Amino acid sequence: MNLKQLAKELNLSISTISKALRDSHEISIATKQIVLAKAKELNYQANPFASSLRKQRSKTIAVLIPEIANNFFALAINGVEAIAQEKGYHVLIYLTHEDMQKEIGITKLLQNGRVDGILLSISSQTTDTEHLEELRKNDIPLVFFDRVAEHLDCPKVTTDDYNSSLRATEHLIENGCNRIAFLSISSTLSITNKRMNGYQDALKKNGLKPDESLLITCNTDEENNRAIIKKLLKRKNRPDCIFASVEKLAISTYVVCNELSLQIPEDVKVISYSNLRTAALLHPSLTTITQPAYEIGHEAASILFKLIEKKGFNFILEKTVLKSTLIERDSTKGNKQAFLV
Amino acid sequence: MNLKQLAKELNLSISTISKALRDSHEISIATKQIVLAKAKELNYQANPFASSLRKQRSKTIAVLIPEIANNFFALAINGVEAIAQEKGYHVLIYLTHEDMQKEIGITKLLQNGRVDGILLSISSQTTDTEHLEELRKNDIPLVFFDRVAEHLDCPKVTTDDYNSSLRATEHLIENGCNRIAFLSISSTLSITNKRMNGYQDALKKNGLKPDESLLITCNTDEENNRAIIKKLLKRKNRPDCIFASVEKLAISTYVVCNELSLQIPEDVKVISYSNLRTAALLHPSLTTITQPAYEIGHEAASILFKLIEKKGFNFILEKTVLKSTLIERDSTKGNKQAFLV
DNA sequence: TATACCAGCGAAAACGTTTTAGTAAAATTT
DNA sequence: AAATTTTACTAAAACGTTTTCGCTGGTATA
Repeated sequence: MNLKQLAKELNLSISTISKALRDSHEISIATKQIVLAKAKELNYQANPFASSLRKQRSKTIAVLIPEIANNFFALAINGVEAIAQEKGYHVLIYLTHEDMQKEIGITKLLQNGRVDGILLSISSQTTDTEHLEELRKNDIPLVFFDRVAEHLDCPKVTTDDYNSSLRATEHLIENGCNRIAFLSISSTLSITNKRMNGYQDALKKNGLKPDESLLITCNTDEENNRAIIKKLLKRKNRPDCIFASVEKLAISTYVVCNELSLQIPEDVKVISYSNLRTAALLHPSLTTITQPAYEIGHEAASILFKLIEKKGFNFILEKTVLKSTLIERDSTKGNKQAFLV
Repeated sequence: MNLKQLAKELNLSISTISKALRDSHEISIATKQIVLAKAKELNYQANPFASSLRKQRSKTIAVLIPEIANNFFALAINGVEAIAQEKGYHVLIYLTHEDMQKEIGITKLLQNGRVDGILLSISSQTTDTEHLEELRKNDIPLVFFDRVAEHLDCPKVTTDDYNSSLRATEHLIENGCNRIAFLSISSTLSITNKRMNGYQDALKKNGLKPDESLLITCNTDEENNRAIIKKLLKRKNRPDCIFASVEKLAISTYVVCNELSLQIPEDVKVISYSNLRTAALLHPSLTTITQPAYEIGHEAASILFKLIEKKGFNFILEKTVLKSTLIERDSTKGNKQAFLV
């Protein structure tokens, strides 16, 4: 069923049908009603490719993320979807699997107008941002969320990584930690840097001197990460706390502690950025810095749609910063409190 | 950059360029090389809408699922994405939020050729499948995964719900349970029925008589579910075990047990279908029936692409059944074993 | 009464591809 | 050498919209 057939049915021209369907003032109300009725009856739906081709708009956005089996990103997508649905937009998902080459490949794919805009969270292995600048050059609306490319002038939606990390570290210090190891999955990621800065400044502020050997860079291979963490926890003067800058490293830490029969929080405390729904049910319950993941996705998508709708006004350079919340649980309980339990 | 411009650059016709780019035998090798080189130089990419319009193919599939912040579905998407990427296909994600009306709306949206095929896991609130039959009528390749519409003749990829549930229930009985409550999120879902049948048959097989009052239907409202579970666990002769047919109900059960200070597994045991990565780290560790979620997505997508590629051969009615694995952990430890610990 | 205007519709171009149906020239066959 | 086929290319139609422009008959304006 297309316009031509509808036109024939109704003895009207294609253009009249088209205009009637989009409620043009050029068409009489009577005609519009007839057309609408027939279109409904015959279950007419405009061909999206013809429309997109003609209008140079896809009504589609892309979400480009490192992985999807990840509570944070899944929740973020949820936020994106909510607003996309509201706007009648479609959502394409692309996964980089933390691989820069894949990220490059996908961004190349998206240069041809398939999407009206892109939401992007950078892969941990991405060291070079030429492919992202190319998107900017081609005037494809682009909004970063969570993991951003600092120097690119695109809107960015993040959380208060520095502050939340500083606050979290102070929480650890308050609970008696003075050898806190900081775990990250990449040394180049924006979130790694900001969180590490917060951590380091908290140490300084509290008279603790940062120890380079406690800054541990893991990667995407879980087995390898567990080995790294195990080595860390087997050091003769092992850290008294592990600050995991991403959730999966906290999980690995728990597993390793189990293997080494280390008690959390007595032998080593653990804190993590995390959106784990089961954080409170872990053994012991995990103290988390929880990002408003849904809201991040929602906000990023809102900004993207602003960019899309006011194309040309690409100078929106908002940096939106949402607040994470520190949820104190047993994994960081100080010794004093622990004895009371 | 489009064919017309490329053609002008090279003093060739549009059709020559088009054919050269798709390696047609009608074009000489020399010309092809020139065209390829120029296309690369000028960073030419075919307009996907023009292509789709002309070829009546979108190179896109849709994944329609109840929710995304759900380990099972996130992993399944991962599997889908792997093969889609391999085939050069794009993946649209749509969420029904367990709402039949949304599901209907989305399926209507997908009738207009936007996608070449659909992967679908039915919403728990879906009672009527007319909208799905409509997809079939319009010859849109459709593959169900996990939550299927039993009576529709589409390929279906599921797990051995009946058997795994039977096996799990026997595991519970072996560990001393004889009043096992069965929790579901919907009474109409295919997985609910099959899992419940497995559960019931295991009871009968072992001389336990099924108790209707232990079949609990929850819904999508977590707060409400906790209330239901709390009421269940406060009964004067409360069940000695909770069999959660989906992950989120197990989590709610854990929360409620905490609130009621019920010890798992001593006071009540818990088992659940789940893809929780932290199942082993919970307090106590959760016995799970774990579905091969990634493989389900991967397999469903493979079948979908078979359908797409051999359009017309829509009589592929494969029912693929993958095996879940029972992972015994502490939450179902029998009293005997518990004493040994 | 002549002029301007407007409401309501249709014709046709345009979006960028793919593909069918050619067409010359070259190569091959008879 | 004539007839046929093959090679390498082009012109143009088609996919289904949207949108610009033009047309007609009628109404308002001067």
